[in-house]
Amino acid sequence: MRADAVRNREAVLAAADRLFAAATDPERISMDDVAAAAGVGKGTLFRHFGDREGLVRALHGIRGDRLRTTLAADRPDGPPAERVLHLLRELVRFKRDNRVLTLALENAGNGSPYRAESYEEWHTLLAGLVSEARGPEAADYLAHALLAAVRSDLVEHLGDWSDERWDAGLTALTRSVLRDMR
Amino acid sequence: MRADAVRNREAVLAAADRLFAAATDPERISMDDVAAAAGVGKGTLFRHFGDREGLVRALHGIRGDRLRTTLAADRPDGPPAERVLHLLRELVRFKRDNRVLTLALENAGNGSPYRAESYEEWHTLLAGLVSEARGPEAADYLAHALLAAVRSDLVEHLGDWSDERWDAGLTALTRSVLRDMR
DNA sequence: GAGCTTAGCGGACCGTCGGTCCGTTTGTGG
DNA sequence: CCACAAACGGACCGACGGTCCGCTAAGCTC
Repeated sequence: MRADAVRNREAVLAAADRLFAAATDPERISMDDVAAAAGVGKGTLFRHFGDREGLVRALHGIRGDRLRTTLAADRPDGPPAERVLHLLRELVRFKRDNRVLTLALENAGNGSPYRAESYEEWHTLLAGLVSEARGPEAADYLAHALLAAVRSDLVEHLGDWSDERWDAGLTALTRSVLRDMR
Repeated sequence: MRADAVRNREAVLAAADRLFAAATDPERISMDDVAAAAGVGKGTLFRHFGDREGLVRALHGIRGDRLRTTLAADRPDGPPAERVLHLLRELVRFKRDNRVLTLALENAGNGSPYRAESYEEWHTLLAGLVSEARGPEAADYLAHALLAAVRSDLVEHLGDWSDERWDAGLTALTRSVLRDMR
């Protein structure tokens, strides 16, 4: 990979990250804006990331790594319910901290949330925990339901909820769903 | 209201309904398409419905009325859990029957699912039932979570699930969440 | 039924956006 | 240092949502 290519790629990511962090509405950030902010031509932008979604995915991937790191760092070893609750809490925190970016990712249209690489990952993890807690029956769907309960636009809709309120909600949901009822 | 205005409004709704019913991707239906299919000028289209979202909302409203009627017709009088399950089942059925239209409504961007008039309605109803079943604590959030579990793009994502599989999932979720744990 | 008023019409037009194309520049291996 | 390909960048394109305004005809008045 040529040196300038690397440099430009980095510049684009940095600029885009800055723009998404500062914006209030993902749709207000055009690809031209990103290119301009990165001091790069539009062609370069599209050659590196394919299309808008590609760029957003790349950004999300980077931020997501930090989340995964955080999560790996202090993973609670308690019962499944505790681990699920912990994960959901972190997901909500992540989506609040990266509002515009996650909105851009999950609202790109055409079932976009489900096309993110990370979705599969969280879903598998959750399904396992659910299964561990209450048996395999419907664990798959319940994992989807849990993830749906922390979707970025719901987080957005409940914008001004305090941490406590979120916590109460997530706790109630998790405990309910993960309670063994076999 | 002038006669031709009424006629045109009707023509647009009919044409749009037809188009949405036939399409596989909401984004492939442009406002020009709708106007052309209705045999009407674009200006007329926008004067009647304001913008794209207005049109989709109008359509959804009409279809939604049928759903409400269905729901009012055979409402089960059992315990809250049964009533919630019934509602969720019907919502899923509705979203499968009106795939493209509900996708258009819920994917219009900017938290669109939460801006539909009907959302508030279902949420209030569910929150009441949840509260009745397990007390007011977090009932609000749990109702949101239940609705998130039947969001149109999740339904879409799980596209080929059989009725039985959906039923198992919804049953598990509903029973879990509505179980009194006070 | 004629005439007048105005609600309603329609389609040319506009700005924006995602994405492409291609002539030009620039990094790099030999 | 040269040659050549890789990378660049911005003019360009087609599509789309939405607006504007000159024209049409609906419907009221007398």
